[in-house]
Amino acid sequence: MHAARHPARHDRESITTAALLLLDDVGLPDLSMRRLAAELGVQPSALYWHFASKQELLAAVADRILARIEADSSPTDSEAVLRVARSIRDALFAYRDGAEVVMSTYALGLGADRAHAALVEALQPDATVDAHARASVLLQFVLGHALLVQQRLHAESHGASAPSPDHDPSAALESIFDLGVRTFLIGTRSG
Amino acid sequence: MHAARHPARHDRESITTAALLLLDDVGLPDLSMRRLAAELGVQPSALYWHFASKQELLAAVADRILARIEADSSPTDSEAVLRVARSIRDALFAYRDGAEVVMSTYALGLGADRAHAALVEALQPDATVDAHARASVLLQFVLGHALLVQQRLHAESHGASAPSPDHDPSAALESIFDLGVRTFLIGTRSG
DNA sequence: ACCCTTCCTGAACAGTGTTCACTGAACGCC
DNA sequence: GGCGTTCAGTGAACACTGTTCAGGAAGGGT
Repeated sequence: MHAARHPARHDRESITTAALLLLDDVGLPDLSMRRLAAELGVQPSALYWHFASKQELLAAVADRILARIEADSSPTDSEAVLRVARSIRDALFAYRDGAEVVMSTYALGLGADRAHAALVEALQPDATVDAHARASVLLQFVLGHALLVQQRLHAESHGASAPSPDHDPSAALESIFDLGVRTFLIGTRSG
Repeated sequence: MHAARHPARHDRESITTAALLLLDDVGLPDLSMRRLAAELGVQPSALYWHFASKQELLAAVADRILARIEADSSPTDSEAVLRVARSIRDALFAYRDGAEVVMSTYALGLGADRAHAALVEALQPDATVDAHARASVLLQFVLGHALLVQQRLHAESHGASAPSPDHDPSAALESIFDLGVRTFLIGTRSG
Protein backbone atom coordinates (compact mmCIF):
# COMPACT_ATOMS: atom_id res chain seq x y z
CA MET A 1 0.00 0.00 0.00
CA HIS A 2 2.65 2.48 1.04
CA ALA A 3 4.84 3.95 -1.60
CA ALA A 4 8.18 2.45 -2.53
CA ARG A 5 10.88 2.75 0.11
CA HIS A 6 14.26 3.67 -1.20
CA PRO A 7 14.19 4.31 -4.93
CA ALA A 8 11.91 7.29 -4.47
CA ARG A 9 13.19 9.85 -6.98
CA HIS A 10 10.30 12.16 -7.52
CA ASP A 11 9.80 15.18 -9.72
CA ARG A 12 7.21 17.91 -9.93
CA GLU A 13 4.87 15.85 -12.05
CA SER A 14 4.72 12.77 -9.86
CA ILE A 15 4.35 14.87 -6.71
CA THR A 16 1.53 16.85 -8.27
CA THR A 17 -0.19 13.62 -9.24
CA ALA A 18 0.11 12.26 -5.72
CA ALA A 19 -1.21 15.53 -4.32
CA LEU A 20 -4.20 15.37 -6.64
CA LEU A 21 -5.02 11.84 -5.52
CA LEU A 22 -4.59 12.72 -1.86
CA LEU A 23 -6.77 15.78 -2.33
CA ASP A 24 -9.54 13.63 -3.68
CA ASP A 25 -9.16 11.24 -0.76
CA VAL A 26 -8.98 13.54 2.23
CA GLY A 27 -10.01 16.99 1.03
CA LEU A 28 -8.12 20.27 1.07
CA PRO A 29 -8.11 20.87 4.85
CA ASP A 30 -6.35 17.54 5.44
CA LEU A 31 -3.95 17.87 2.55
CA SER A 32 -0.80 18.69 4.49
CA MET A 33 2.79 18.57 3.39
CA ARG A 34 3.49 15.94 6.03
CA ARG A 35 0.69 13.72 4.89
CA LEU A 36 1.65 14.05 1.26
CA ALA A 37 5.27 13.30 2.10
CA ALA A 38 4.22 10.22 4.06
CA GLU A 39 2.19 9.02 1.10
CA LEU A 40 5.31 9.32 -1.02
CA GLY A 41 7.52 7.60 1.55
CA VAL A 42 9.59 10.71 2.03
CA GLN A 43 10.37 13.37 4.62
CA PRO A 44 8.28 16.56 4.46
CA SER A 45 11.31 18.70 3.77
CA ALA A 46 11.98 16.73 0.59
CA LEU A 47 8.98 18.39 -1.03
CA TYR A 48 10.65 21.76 -0.67
CA TRP A 49 13.32 20.78 -3.10
CA HIS A 50 10.70 20.58 -5.86
CA PHE A 51 8.33 23.34 -4.75
CA ALA A 52 9.22 26.57 -3.05
CA SER A 53 6.05 26.54 -0.96
CA LYS A 54 2.74 24.79 -0.47
CA GLN A 55 1.06 27.54 -2.46
CA GLU A 56 3.26 26.72 -5.43
CA LEU A 57 2.35 23.06 -5.12
CA LEU A 58 -1.34 23.93 -4.97
CA ALA A 59 -0.93 26.08 -8.04
CA ALA A 60 0.40 23.08 -9.92
CA VAL A 61 -2.54 21.03 -8.65
CA ALA A 62 -4.98 23.74 -9.76
CA ASP A 63 -3.37 23.76 -13.17
CA ARG A 64 -3.85 20.03 -13.45
CA ILE A 65 -7.49 20.29 -12.42
CA LEU A 66 -8.17 22.84 -15.13
CA ALA A 67 -6.31 20.79 -17.71
CA ARG A 68 -9.50 18.77 -18.07
CA ILE A 69 -11.34 21.53 -19.85
CA GLU A 70 -11.44 20.35 -23.39
CA ALA A 71 -10.82 22.70 -26.27
CA ASP A 72 -14.26 22.84 -27.83
CA SER A 73 -14.14 20.51 -30.81
CA SER A 74 -17.53 21.20 -32.34
CA PRO A 75 -18.07 24.22 -34.53
CA THR A 76 -19.14 27.25 -32.54
CA ASP A 77 -22.89 26.87 -32.74
CA SER A 78 -25.39 28.60 -30.47
CA GLU A 79 -24.74 26.15 -27.63
CA ALA A 80 -20.97 26.43 -27.66
CA VAL A 81 -20.80 28.78 -24.68
CA LEU A 82 -22.94 26.51 -22.55
CA ARG A 83 -20.77 23.54 -23.44
CA VAL A 84 -17.57 25.35 -22.51
CA ALA A 85 -19.04 26.66 -19.28
CA ARG A 86 -20.16 23.16 -18.33
CA SER A 87 -16.75 21.82 -19.19
CA ILE A 88 -15.11 24.27 -16.79
CA ARG A 89 -17.61 23.47 -14.05
CA ASP A 90 -17.13 19.73 -14.54
CA ALA A 91 -13.38 20.13 -14.26
CA LEU A 92 -13.86 21.88 -10.92
CA PHE A 93 -16.22 19.17 -9.73
CA ALA A 94 -13.99 16.32 -10.84
CA TYR A 95 -11.88 16.49 -7.67
CA ARG A 96 -12.82 17.07 -4.08
CA ASP A 97 -12.52 20.77 -3.16
CA GLY A 98 -11.42 21.41 -6.73
CA ALA A 99 -13.14 24.78 -6.93
CA GLU A 100 -11.53 25.99 -3.73
CA VAL A 101 -8.06 24.96 -4.87
CA VAL A 102 -8.49 26.76 -8.18
CA MET A 103 -9.92 29.83 -6.47
CA SER A 104 -7.07 30.05 -3.98
CA THR A 105 -4.49 30.16 -6.76
CA TYR A 106 -6.50 32.11 -9.30
CA ALA A 107 -4.81 35.42 -8.53
CA LEU A 108 -1.49 33.96 -9.65
CA GLY A 109 -2.87 33.45 -13.14
CA LEU A 110 -1.85 30.02 -14.42
CA GLY A 111 -4.52 27.67 -15.69
CA ALA A 112 -7.40 30.06 -15.28
CA ASP A 113 -6.25 31.79 -18.43
CA ARG A 114 -7.03 28.64 -20.36
CA ALA A 115 -10.60 28.73 -19.10
CA HIS A 116 -10.89 32.40 -19.91
CA ALA A 117 -9.55 31.91 -23.42
CA ALA A 118 -11.93 29.05 -24.11
CA LEU A 119 -14.86 31.24 -23.09
CA VAL A 120 -13.66 34.13 -25.24
CA GLU A 121 -13.50 31.89 -28.29
CA ALA A 122 -16.96 30.47 -27.71
CA LEU A 123 -18.33 33.97 -27.19
CA GLN A 124 -16.91 35.43 -30.40
CA PRO A 125 -20.07 34.98 -32.51
CA ASP A 126 -22.31 36.66 -29.95
CA ALA A 127 -20.10 39.32 -28.44
CA THR A 128 -17.82 40.78 -31.03
CA VAL A 129 -16.35 43.75 -29.20
CA ASP A 130 -16.32 42.97 -25.47
CA ALA A 131 -15.92 39.21 -25.51
CA HIS A 132 -13.07 39.62 -23.06
CA ALA A 133 -15.10 41.35 -20.37
CA ARG A 134 -18.05 39.05 -20.89
CA ALA A 135 -15.83 35.99 -20.54
CA SER A 136 -14.62 37.38 -17.22
CA VAL A 137 -18.21 37.77 -16.05
CA LEU A 138 -19.05 34.23 -17.03
CA LEU A 139 -15.91 32.84 -15.44
CA GLN A 140 -16.67 34.64 -12.19
CA PHE A 141 -20.16 33.16 -12.16
CA VAL A 142 -18.92 29.65 -12.91
CA LEU A 143 -16.27 29.79 -10.20
CA GLY A 144 -18.64 31.30 -7.66
CA HIS A 145 -21.30 28.73 -8.43
CA ALA A 146 -18.92 25.80 -8.26
CA LEU A 147 -17.35 26.98 -5.03
CA LEU A 148 -20.66 27.47 -3.27
CA VAL A 149 -22.15 24.18 -4.44
CA GLN A 150 -19.06 22.20 -3.55
CA GLN A 151 -18.87 23.85 -0.17
CA ARG A 152 -22.45 23.02 0.61
CA LEU A 153 -21.86 19.39 -0.33
CA HIS A 154 -18.91 19.29 2.03
CA ALA A 155 -20.92 20.90 4.83
CA GLU A 156 -23.87 18.56 4.44
CA SER A 157 -21.70 15.46 4.49
CA HIS A 158 -20.07 16.77 7.64
CA GLY A 159 -23.42 17.00 9.39
CA ALA A 160 -23.90 20.46 10.88
CA SER A 161 -25.76 22.30 8.14
CA ALA A 162 -29.50 22.71 8.04
CA PRO A 163 -31.02 21.11 4.92
CA SER A 164 -31.19 24.52 3.22
CA PRO A 165 -34.81 25.45 3.98
CA ASP A 166 -35.49 27.96 1.25
CA HIS A 167 -32.58 27.40 -1.12
CA ASP A 168 -32.40 25.34 -4.23
CA PRO A 169 -33.31 21.75 -3.45
CA SER A 170 -29.97 20.27 -4.46
CA ALA A 171 -31.38 18.36 -7.41
CA ALA A 172 -32.07 21.64 -9.19
CA LEU A 173 -28.49 22.83 -8.87
CA GLU A 174 -27.75 21.74 -12.41
CA SER A 175 -30.62 23.80 -13.71
CA ILE A 176 -29.49 26.79 -11.66
CA PHE A 177 -26.19 26.66 -13.46
CA ASP A 178 -27.82 26.38 -16.87
CA LEU A 179 -30.24 29.15 -16.02
CA GLY A 180 -27.33 31.42 -15.18
CA VAL A 181 -25.41 30.74 -18.36
CA ARG A 182 -28.49 30.89 -20.58
CA THR A 183 -29.76 34.12 -19.06
CA PHE A 184 -26.35 35.65 -19.58
CA LEU A 185 -26.35 34.50 -23.19
CA ILE A 186 -29.78 35.93 -23.91
CA GLY A 187 -28.75 39.19 -22.33
CA THR A 188 -25.60 39.26 -24.44
CA ARG A 189 -27.48 38.65 -27.68
CA SER A 190 -30.15 41.21 -26.87
CA GLY A 191 -27.54 43.81 -25.86
CA MET B 1 -3.29 51.13 22.76
CA HIS B 2 -3.66 47.67 24.17
CA ALA B 3 -7.01 46.68 25.57
CA ALA B 4 -7.93 47.10 29.21
CA ARG B 5 -6.13 44.81 31.62
CA HIS B 6 -8.28 43.39 34.36
CA PRO B 7 -11.92 44.38 33.97
CA ALA B 8 -12.17 42.46 30.72
CA ARG B 9 -15.67 40.97 30.69
CA HIS B 10 -16.41 40.30 27.09
CA ASP B 11 -19.43 38.92 25.29
CA ARG B 12 -20.07 37.68 21.78
CA GLU B 13 -20.75 41.14 20.44
CA SER B 14 -17.58 42.83 21.68
CA ILE B 15 -15.43 39.90 20.60
CA THR B 16 -16.98 39.94 17.14
CA THR B 17 -16.31 43.65 16.89
CA ALA B 18 -12.68 43.18 17.87
CA ALA B 19 -12.34 40.34 15.38
CA LEU B 20 -13.74 42.55 12.62
CA LEU B 21 -11.26 45.30 13.42
CA LEU B 22 -8.37 42.87 13.58
CA LEU B 23 -9.45 41.31 10.30
CA ASP B 24 -9.31 44.70 8.64
CA ASP B 25 -5.86 45.29 10.09
CA VAL B 26 -4.03 42.06 9.41
CA GLY B 27 -6.17 40.05 6.98
CA LEU B 28 -7.74 36.64 7.32
CA PRO B 29 -4.55 34.53 7.25
CA ASP B 30 -3.17 36.41 10.26
CA LEU B 31 -6.42 36.49 12.18
CA SER B 32 -5.61 33.86 14.78
CA MET B 33 -7.32 33.13 18.04
CA ARG B 34 -4.11 33.91 19.89
CA ARG B 35 -3.73 37.27 18.22
CA LEU B 36 -7.35 38.19 18.81
CA ALA B 37 -7.08 37.13 22.44
CA ALA B 38 -3.94 39.23 22.87
CA GLU B 39 -5.76 42.23 21.40
CA LEU B 40 -8.45 41.74 24.02
CA GLY B 41 -5.94 41.28 26.85
CA VAL B 42 -7.12 37.75 27.47
CA GLN B 43 -5.92 34.16 27.17
CA PRO B 44 -6.78 32.35 23.91
CA SER B 45 -8.86 29.78 25.74
CA ALA B 46 -11.14 32.51 27.03
CA LEU B 47 -12.59 32.90 23.56
CA TYR B 48 -13.84 29.33 23.68
CA TRP B 49 -16.24 30.19 26.44
CA HIS B 50 -18.12 32.49 24.03
CA PHE B 51 -17.64 30.60 20.77
CA ALA B 52 -17.46 26.86 20.27
CA SER B 53 -14.89 27.17 17.49
CA LYS B 54 -13.11 29.62 15.26
CA GLN B 55 -15.58 28.77 12.49
CA GLU B 56 -18.43 29.91 14.70
CA LEU B 57 -16.61 33.15 15.41
CA LEU B 58 -16.00 33.71 11.72
CA ALA B 59 -19.67 33.07 11.06
CA ALA B 60 -20.54 35.88 13.45
CA VAL B 61 -18.02 38.10 11.69
CA ALA B 62 -19.51 37.22 8.30
CA ASP B 63 -22.94 38.05 9.62
CA ARG B 64 -21.71 41.44 10.73
CA ILE B 65 -20.10 42.11 7.35
CA LEU B 66 -23.35 41.38 5.55
CA ALA B 67 -25.34 43.51 7.99
CA ARG B 68 -24.25 46.49 5.92
CA ILE B 69 -26.49 45.62 3.02
CA GLU B 70 -29.26 48.11 3.27
CA ALA B 71 -32.86 47.14 2.75
CA ASP B 72 -33.62 48.91 -0.49
CA SER B 73 -35.47 52.06 0.46
CA SER B 74 -36.39 53.36 -2.96
CA PRO B 75 -39.40 51.96 -4.82
CA THR B 76 -38.48 48.99 -6.97
CA ASP B 77 -37.72 50.72 -10.21
CA SER B 78 -35.77 49.26 -13.11
CA GLU B 79 -32.45 49.89 -11.39
CA ALA B 80 -33.35 48.27 -8.08
CA VAL B 81 -31.54 45.01 -8.79
CA LEU B 82 -28.34 46.80 -9.70
CA ARG B 83 -28.53 48.85 -6.52
CA VAL B 84 -29.01 45.79 -4.34
CA ALA B 85 -26.24 43.88 -6.09
CA ARG B 86 -23.88 46.80 -5.60
CA SER B 87 -24.88 47.04 -1.98
CA ILE B 88 -23.93 43.40 -1.41
CA ARG B 89 -20.65 43.82 -3.23
CA ASP B 90 -19.81 46.96 -1.27
CA ALA B 91 -20.48 45.14 1.99
CA LEU B 92 -18.01 42.46 0.95
CA PHE B 93 -15.43 45.07 -0.02
CA ALA B 94 -15.86 47.10 3.16
CA TYR B 95 -13.50 44.85 5.14
CA ARG B 96 -10.25 43.17 4.20
CA ASP B 97 -10.84 39.62 2.96
CA GLY B 98 -14.56 40.19 3.55
CA ALA B 99 -15.60 38.10 0.57
CA GLU B 100 -13.49 35.16 1.66
CA VAL B 101 -14.89 35.24 5.18
CA VAL B 102 -18.46 35.30 3.91
CA MET B 103 -17.73 32.55 1.40
CA SER B 104 -16.18 30.28 3.98
CA THR B 105 -19.26 30.45 6.17
CA TYR B 106 -21.85 30.62 3.42
CA ALA B 107 -22.67 26.92 3.54
CA LEU B 108 -23.84 27.33 7.11
CA GLY B 109 -26.54 29.73 5.96
CA LEU B 110 -26.64 32.74 8.27
CA GLY B 111 -26.39 36.23 6.83
CA ALA B 112 -26.30 35.16 3.22
CA ASP B 113 -30.03 34.62 3.41
CA ARG B 114 -30.48 38.32 3.92
CA ALA B 115 -28.62 39.02 0.71
CA HIS B 116 -30.63 36.41 -1.11
CA ALA B 117 -33.91 37.79 0.16
CA ALA B 118 -32.98 41.33 -0.84
CA LEU B 119 -32.27 40.15 -4.37
CA VAL B 120 -35.52 38.21 -4.57
CA GLU B 121 -37.49 41.28 -3.62
CA ALA B 122 -35.73 43.47 -6.14
CA LEU B 123 -36.25 40.85 -8.83
CA GLN B 124 -39.98 40.47 -8.30
CA PRO B 125 -41.08 42.85 -11.05
CA ASP B 126 -38.89 41.21 -13.69
CA ALA B 127 -38.94 37.56 -12.71
CA THR B 128 -42.30 36.61 -11.36
CA VAL B 129 -42.04 32.83 -11.17
CA ASP B 130 -38.40 31.91 -10.67
CA ALA B 131 -37.12 34.92 -8.76
CA HIS B 132 -35.66 32.51 -6.24
CA ALA B 133 -33.43 30.69 -8.68
CA ARG B 134 -32.44 33.89 -10.42
CA ALA B 135 -31.47 35.48 -7.12
CA SER B 136 -29.23 32.48 -6.48
CA VAL B 137 -27.55 32.98 -9.83
CA LEU B 138 -26.98 36.64 -9.16
CA LEU B 139 -25.68 35.98 -5.67
CA GLN B 140 -23.23 33.41 -6.98
CA PHE B 141 -21.94 35.90 -9.53
CA VAL B 142 -21.59 38.69 -6.96
CA LEU B 143 -19.75 36.46 -4.50
CA GLY B 144 -17.49 35.00 -7.18
CA HIS B 145 -16.70 38.44 -8.55
CA ALA B 146 -15.96 39.93 -5.16
CA LEU B 147 -13.79 37.02 -4.10
CA LEU B 148 -11.67 37.09 -7.24
CA VAL B 149 -11.24 40.85 -7.25
CA GLN B 150 -10.35 41.00 -3.58
CA GLN B 151 -7.90 38.15 -3.98
CA ARG B 152 -6.14 39.84 -6.85
CA LEU B 153 -5.80 43.02 -4.82
CA HIS B 154 -4.24 41.04 -2.02
CA ALA B 155 -1.87 39.27 -4.40
CA GLU B 156 -0.75 42.47 -6.12
CA SER B 157 -0.04 44.22 -2.84
CA HIS B 158 2.03 41.23 -1.76
CA GLY B 159 4.21 41.53 -4.86
CA ALA B 160 4.41 38.21 -6.71
CA SER B 161 1.63 38.51 -9.23
CA ALA B 162 2.16 39.54 -12.81
CA PRO B 163 0.25 42.73 -13.65
CA SER B 164 -2.51 40.70 -15.32
CA PRO B 165 -1.39 40.90 -18.94
CA ASP B 166 -4.67 40.25 -20.72
CA HIS B 167 -7.22 40.64 -17.96
CA ASP B 168 -9.36 43.60 -17.06
CA PRO B 169 -7.15 46.60 -16.41
CA SER B 170 -8.18 47.03 -12.79
CA ALA B 171 -9.86 50.36 -13.35
CA ALA B 172 -12.57 48.61 -15.39
CA LEU B 173 -13.46 46.18 -12.62
CA GLU B 174 -16.42 48.29 -11.63
CA SER B 175 -17.75 48.16 -15.16
CA ILE B 176 -17.19 44.38 -15.32
CA PHE B 177 -19.48 44.05 -12.34
CA ASP B 178 -22.12 46.30 -13.82
CA LEU B 179 -21.86 44.53 -17.14
CA GLY B 180 -22.53 41.22 -15.43
CA VAL B 181 -25.58 42.41 -13.53
CA ARG B 182 -27.01 44.36 -16.46
CA THR B 183 -26.55 41.50 -18.90
CA PHE B 184 -28.28 39.19 -16.48
CA LEU B 185 -31.14 41.65 -16.14
CA ILE B 186 -31.60 42.02 -19.88
CA GLY B 187 -31.57 38.27 -20.24
CA THR B 188 -34.17 37.95 -17.50
CA ARG B 189 -36.48 40.49 -19.07
CA SER B 190 -36.14 38.98 -22.53
CA GLY B 191 -36.75 35.46 -21.19
C1' DA C 1 -22.23 30.94 54.99
C1' DC C 2 -23.32 28.45 51.13
C1' DC C 3 -24.15 27.45 46.17
C1' DC C 4 -24.22 28.49 41.45
C1' DT C 5 -23.44 30.72 37.35
C1' DT C 6 -20.30 33.40 34.65
C1' DC C 7 -15.90 34.31 32.96
C1' DC C 8 -11.22 33.55 32.67
C1' DT C 9 -6.18 31.36 33.63
C1' DG C 10 -2.34 28.32 32.57
C1' DA C 11 -0.73 24.51 30.78
C1' DA C 12 -0.78 21.14 27.65
C1' DC C 13 -1.75 18.26 23.03
C1' DA C 14 -1.38 17.35 18.38
C1' DG C 15 -0.62 19.21 14.31
C1' DT C 16 0.97 22.92 10.76
C1' DG C 17 4.39 25.24 7.04
C1' DT C 18 9.06 26.06 6.57
C1' DT C 19 14.32 26.22 7.14
C1' DC C 20 18.89 24.42 7.34
C1' DA C 21 23.15 21.77 7.98
C1' DC C 22 24.37 17.51 6.43
C1' DT C 23 24.45 13.05 3.68
C1' DG C 24 24.43 10.06 -0.14
C1' DA C 25 23.88 8.47 -4.96
C1' DA C 26 24.82 9.21 -9.81
C1' DC C 27 27.11 11.41 -13.38
C1' DG C 28 30.72 13.40 -16.45
C1' DC C 29 35.70 14.45 -16.65
C1' DC C 30 40.69 14.25 -16.38
C1' DG D 1 40.53 5.06 -10.58
C1' DG D 2 39.74 9.19 -8.23
C1' DC D 3 37.35 13.85 -8.28
C1' DG D 4 33.85 17.31 -8.12
C1' DT D 5 29.24 18.81 -9.17
C1' DT D 6 24.55 18.40 -9.32
C1' DC D 7 20.30 16.18 -7.91
C1' DA D 8 17.37 14.38 -4.17
C1' DG D 9 16.44 13.46 0.41
C1' DT D 10 17.29 13.16 5.84
C1' DG D 11 16.43 14.63 10.51
C1' DA D 12 16.02 17.99 13.61
C1' DA D 13 14.47 22.17 14.84
C1' DC D 14 11.54 26.86 14.91
C1' DA D 15 7.60 29.37 15.42
C1' DC D 16 3.42 29.04 14.96
C1' DT D 17 -1.90 27.03 14.78
C1' DG D 18 -6.82 25.48 16.84
C1' DT D 19 -8.52 23.28 20.73
C1' DT D 20 -9.18 21.04 25.46
C1' DC D 21 -9.41 20.85 30.31
C1' DA D 22 -8.79 21.22 35.33
C1' DG D 23 -9.02 24.80 38.22
C1' DG D 24 -9.76 29.44 40.24
C1' DA D 25 -11.68 33.97 41.21
C1' DA D 26 -15.35 37.05 41.32
C1' DG D 27 -20.55 38.20 42.12
C1' DG D 28 -25.44 37.61 43.16
C1' DG D 29 -29.39 34.99 45.37
C1' DT D 30 -31.40 32.65 49.29
